[in-house]
Order: sequence, then C-alpha cells, then structure tokens
Amino acid sequence: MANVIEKLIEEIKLVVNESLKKACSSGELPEVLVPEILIEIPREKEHGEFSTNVAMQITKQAKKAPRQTAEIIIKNMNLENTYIEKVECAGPGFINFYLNLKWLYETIKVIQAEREDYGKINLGNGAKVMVEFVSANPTGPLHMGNARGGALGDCIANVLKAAGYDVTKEFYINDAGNQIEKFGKSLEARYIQLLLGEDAVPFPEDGYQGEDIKDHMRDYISINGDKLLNTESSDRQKILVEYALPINLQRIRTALKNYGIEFDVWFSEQSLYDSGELEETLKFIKENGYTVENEGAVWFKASQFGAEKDEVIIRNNGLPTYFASDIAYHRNKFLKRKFDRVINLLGADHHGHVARMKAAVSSMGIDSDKLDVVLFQLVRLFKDGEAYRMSKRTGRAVSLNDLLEELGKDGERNDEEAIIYGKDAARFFFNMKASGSHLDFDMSLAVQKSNENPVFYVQYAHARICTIITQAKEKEGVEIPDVNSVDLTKLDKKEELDLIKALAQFPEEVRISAKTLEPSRLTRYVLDVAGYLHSFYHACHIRGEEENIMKARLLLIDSTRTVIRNVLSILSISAPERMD
RNA sequence: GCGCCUGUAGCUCAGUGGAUAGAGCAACCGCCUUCUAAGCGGUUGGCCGCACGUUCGAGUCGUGCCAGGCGCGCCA
Repeated sequence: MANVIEKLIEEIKLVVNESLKKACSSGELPEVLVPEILIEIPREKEHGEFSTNVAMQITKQAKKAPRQTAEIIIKNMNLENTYIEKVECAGPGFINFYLNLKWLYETIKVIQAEREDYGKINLGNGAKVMVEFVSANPTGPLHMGNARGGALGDCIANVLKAAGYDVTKEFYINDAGNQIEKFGKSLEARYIQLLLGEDAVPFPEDGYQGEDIKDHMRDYISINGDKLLNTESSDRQKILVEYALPINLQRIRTALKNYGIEFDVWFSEQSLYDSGELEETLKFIKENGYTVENEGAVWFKASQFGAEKDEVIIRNNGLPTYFASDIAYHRNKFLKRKFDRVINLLGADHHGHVARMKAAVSSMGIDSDKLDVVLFQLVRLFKDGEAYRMSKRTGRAVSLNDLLEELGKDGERNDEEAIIYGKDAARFFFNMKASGSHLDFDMSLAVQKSNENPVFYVQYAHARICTIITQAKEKEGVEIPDVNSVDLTKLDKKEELDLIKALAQFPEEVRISAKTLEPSRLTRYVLDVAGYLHSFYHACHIRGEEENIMKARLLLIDSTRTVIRNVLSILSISAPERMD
C-alpha cells in the first residue's frame, strides 16, 4: 500500500522544516511559529511537481517580503538523498520543487508489485462503516432516484473499502407503516375489481395507480382464484401484501444485481417492531424527557438538539411514524451493531430528514458527526431533447429496468451484453457528476451517439492495451517482463512521463474521493488516464521498437491497464479486453 | 415567510484559499500502407449570477441581494 506521492510530500515537508529550523537558529529568519506546511501539486506543469506557500504564510512573522523568505528557506535546504532535483522561488513567493525522474520509475515498480491492490490506502484504519442506500419503497419498481442513489452509494462504499474501511452495504426495507397499508389497500381494490368489475369498489384516492399492482392481482387470481372475496378486509390485505411484497423485493434484488449492486444486509423495518427495539427506543426517549404531547400526538423535541422544529413520532391514532422507526434503526446501527460511522444516501427532496435524524442520534448520546448524510439531486431524464418521465407500459415513472433496457438495446447485442452495457453506461453517467449537481440524463445521447460516450473512451483504452500486449506476445514473442530486469529510464518521452504521473496520482485520488465521499472524482480521473494512454499510443510505438524500449513500454501499458482496471472495479464498470 | 441545494465557455460539467480558471460536447482545421480512427493534434469560445467584506492572495471563506430546484407538525 505504498503511496508514492504521499511519501514525496512527507519528504518535502521534512526538507522544508529542517531548513526553517536551520535558518532560525542561524538568525537568518526570526523565530517563527511554523504552521502546518502545505505541499500541493501546482496546476501548471512549469511550476514543478510540488510547491509550498509557507514563505507567504509566515510573511508577517518573518518581517520580510515573501520572496526573500523563500530564498532563505531554499538556501538552507539539504537535498542530499532526496528525489528533489531543483528548487525555485516563483511568483509571489511560492517555493517550487522539481523532482528527478526516479520517482516515476519507482511508481511503475510499485504498481507492478501491488497489482490489483495498487490504489488501496489505509485512511480508514479498519473502522466499521455502514453505507445505507437505495432503500427503495418495496411497493413498486426502482426509479431514477434509486438508480442514481444506487450508483453513488455503491461507489462510495467501494471507495471507502479501497481506503481501508470495513464497509457494510445495507438496504433498509420499508416493510412496515403507512405505505404498506396503502399497498395492501391498492392490491385489495384491484383484486376485487378484477373479479367483480371496475365499479365493484372504488380505488383508494392515494393508492398506487401502477399497472404492476393489477399484474400482481391477475397472477394471484390465476393461482389462487377468488377465495379471498369473503375474507375479512384486514386479513385479505395482509395476505395480499404477504404475496406481493416478496415478489417486489425479489425484483428489486434482481434489478440491482443487473446494475452491479449486491448488498451485504437487507434490514427489515418490521423487524424493529417485532424485536421490541422500536418500543425500547421510544421508551428511552420518553424517559429522558425528550418528548412532549400535543394535540393527541407524541412529539420528539428535536429542537432541543439543534433541529428547527419538533417532530411527531406517535400519531394521534397511536401508530408510530416512519421517523420513529428510523430512530430505532439508527440506534440499532450505532449501539447494537456498533458501527463507527454511518453514511446514508438520500434524495435531495428528503433533505428535511437530515437535521431531525442528527438530532435523534444526538439525543441517544451518539456523536452526530458519526452520521453522514449524502444528498443527491434528482435526475431528469431526457430523450431526443425532451423530458421523458413516464413509462407508458406501467404508468409509473421510468424504472431502472426500463433504463438499462433502453441503454442496452442495439440489434447486435444479445440480452446479456445489453444488460452489461446498460449497467456500464448508466453507472458511468451517474458517477460523472458530483452528487450535489442536478443531473440531466439524455438517453438518446447515451444510446445513439454511442461513439461520443465517455464510457467507451475508457473501455477502449483498456481494450487497446490488451490488444497490444497480446500481439507483442504472439507476433514478437515478447511478454511483459519482470520489472527488475528492465531499464525504465528508457521511458523519457513527454507522453510516457505524463502517463506515469497520472498513474502515480491514483492513491491520492482514492484518498480524496473517500474523504469527500465523491466517487465522481474517480470517474473523471480514469477519463484522464485514458486520455494520457491514447496520447501515448499515438506518440509511441511498442511493436517493432528496439527490445529494451519495447519492454519498458510494455511495463508502462501493463501498469496503465492495472490502474484502469482498479478504478473501474471501484466503479463496478466492466473492463472489456476487446471492442470490435 | 423560513430552511437546504445549485448558479463557471453556446450546451453538460470539473476546479481540496494560490500563480495565466479547465475538460467533454458543439463549431472550424489537420492526421488512417504502421500495435483498434470508438483514436490523436490544433483553433475559436469566460463581467466564475451581482455587490460588499475577510486575506499577502477569493471561482473557492463570510454577509446581503438576484435567479432556478427542493422542502417546511401527525407522508415517507
């Protein structure tokens, strides 16, 4: 788990620190309180590999112009046995560090040694973290919000894994409460209407209108007939829910699997009722005086814990709200299952839930900073430039299955290829943009103009590497050599060095993505790497070159292949070996 | 009315308080007898919504406006 860049930054920090000490003790600089030395990677390549602003930060203390301070710091540096080749003062007082190429060759060696582990870091130190995402209402199919939240949540979990956390992916099944009741009433109404005619009973005003409800009941009737007609209504609803809910859940599972997502835990809301945890939780909150009764309902005093207003936890009909079971659920996450950190993904339209959930967590004596809520903006689907909302078939919003099907369809693909393609394209698109940005997804662009699709750009780079490696072996008899038997200094062209620099950046990208919970950063990174690979491909040949060059370049593209694979594996996007 | 999110090139978006603000698409000009042209190279294109403030330094932080999205006691 070597992070070459991190090591270099440490080395430079040390050099700067030593130099400051020396300058202070010799009286060239007054005694200064050195702030945390910040080493950054300049945007402009002419400014070196790394730079620091320390001279400007201590301007006041040093009582000198920043450039003058910078010169003093540079003069006192000891660069022996470091990767630093040259140090310059530039601009308003930056100190720029130029490295010798050794660190790039070191990077190739690290990648060759670590293979599929390259990019893994130990930021998390094995801390137990749960990522709860999708958690779709099981009364119907997955929609676009679930699709974005799913791609995002799954990748956040994967990034955290790569960053050294012990990650659990969890789906919270809302199989209790109001919407299940609504589900039961909708099923019941369709059941009766199908058997006795449309006018036999009115359909509930707020019921689920979708065609899938009718389909469930057609199937049910074809198996079980009309025997529930004389059953008492509440029992009938219960039986119908018990029939349809597992089918819906199974469909959700399958859809998610096709989408590349497999959860470690499927956690039932109903189980919180059954185990008594909900009751225990409510008792705890009440006994600590965190509730108040008003208008026949019981309220949680969320305002006492920083939220804007109080929230109902038990309605005046005596039934707990969703919020009540969510409190019990979080008690379970933190106190029963002892997660160090919990990350919930929520559509931005649920942002009102954040403050009250944090308040509830605080009320149970848990540090609310341990709960992160990632809000993602909703998705607007477009097709041929027009908003595309409803699926005609189901009368519902476009489902994840519809999307994958739509993206994957192409006369030449078989069903299996279509699903994989749809998954790759959808996941790539959903993870190209930061979670907070609104996302317009134009399906016609992802399907018709597939040659402009960025997912191809990356996969093509990977396939290109695979082809070259295969042909080098078959036609030249040269295999990827052992890294220690090759003269890596043969890699000295601009395109080669740029490519290696990009590869060196990978562990750093993982660290930042994990810290900011933004896997979109990795999507853009892998696009970058692919770009450098394509540029290299056009500037440098492999087959037909002199043997030492051929071997060094084979190692370079093999290392590139490793990085592309590792990133795509975090994103759960396939890395095909050929595209034709 | 209050709260959360967003505002950067024609479009879609990057941009961890740093130096001359970037990419893709679109437009235009080049490159296939050479390992995949699903590719490469180049040109054009910016009051970073507006105004103050903090700072050696602001697209980035703070305050106030403006515009869009979302939410606001017994839905989830």
